[in-house]
Amino acid sequence: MSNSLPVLDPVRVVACCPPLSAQPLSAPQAEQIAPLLKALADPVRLRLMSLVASHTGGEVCVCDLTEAFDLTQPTISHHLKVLHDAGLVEREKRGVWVYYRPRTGSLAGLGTLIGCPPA
Amino acid sequence: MSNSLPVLDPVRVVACCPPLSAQPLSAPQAEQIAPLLKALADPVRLRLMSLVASHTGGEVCVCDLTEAFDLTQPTISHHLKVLHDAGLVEREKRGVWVYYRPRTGSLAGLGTLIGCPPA
DNA sequence: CATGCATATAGGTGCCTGTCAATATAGACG
DNA sequence: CGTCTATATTGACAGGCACCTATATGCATG
Repeated sequence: MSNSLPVLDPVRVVACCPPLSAQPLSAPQAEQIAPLLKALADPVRLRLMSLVASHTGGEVCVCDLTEAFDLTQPTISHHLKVLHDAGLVEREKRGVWVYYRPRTGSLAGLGTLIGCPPA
Repeated sequence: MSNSLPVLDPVRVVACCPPLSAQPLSAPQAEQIAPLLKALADPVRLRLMSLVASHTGGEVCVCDLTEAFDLTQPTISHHLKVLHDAGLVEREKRGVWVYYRPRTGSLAGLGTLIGCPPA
């Protein structure tokens, strides 16, 4: 059971759509985008995503992430899996440690879709 | 029971935070922002928000919204309430009809927070 | 090989949520 | 006032989700 099937590529999913306020989203588009937002729509996962995305070096070790929360290790692992299954982060195992990186452009694409301030 | 208590002002909530990838989000910040994403993290509500935000004239009548979905009227009403409680849309009743408008800047703020492509 | 450490998976539990049918509210109009 | 129309509320139910404990996996090292 590979848990790493690339369910959706958020970059591609989002790139196909103009901003929400430009024109009505089609039902199929909404069905593809909503899961990405759902993956972010949890305080813990939002902080995890922010920690991963803002970390200098472009990656974070899981061991550093678990320490940042008052939650059990399996719970953090679960949330990371949700972010990974949504295509928002990449995993790389090196030795005993696992490192997470933001998927390039996934957040930027979502930001553009939701709407950015006038250029 | 007024359902219209301004739970959170998304514009203010989001304006206080730099983009996710700029620095780690604090726990309290994440707790405030996650509900906004949650409100959008449903295919129906995402389309509703897009319909409201993209409509020429700046507002949409509920009667036009219910027709766009294969769902019962109470279900649409429920979803609109969720968007309203999150502070993403405004309501105005005129006669028998109710019109919804996007809250100015709420989507733009969220977009900036999530991350926009490099200027 | 045995032990230890880092991470993931499995399974269970209580709460949240999307949907519907039924009903309420409230404005317009004869 | 009675009726019709537009929208909201209520209550119920099925499915989903966040969290935990317990266990598995997999790498490293003595």
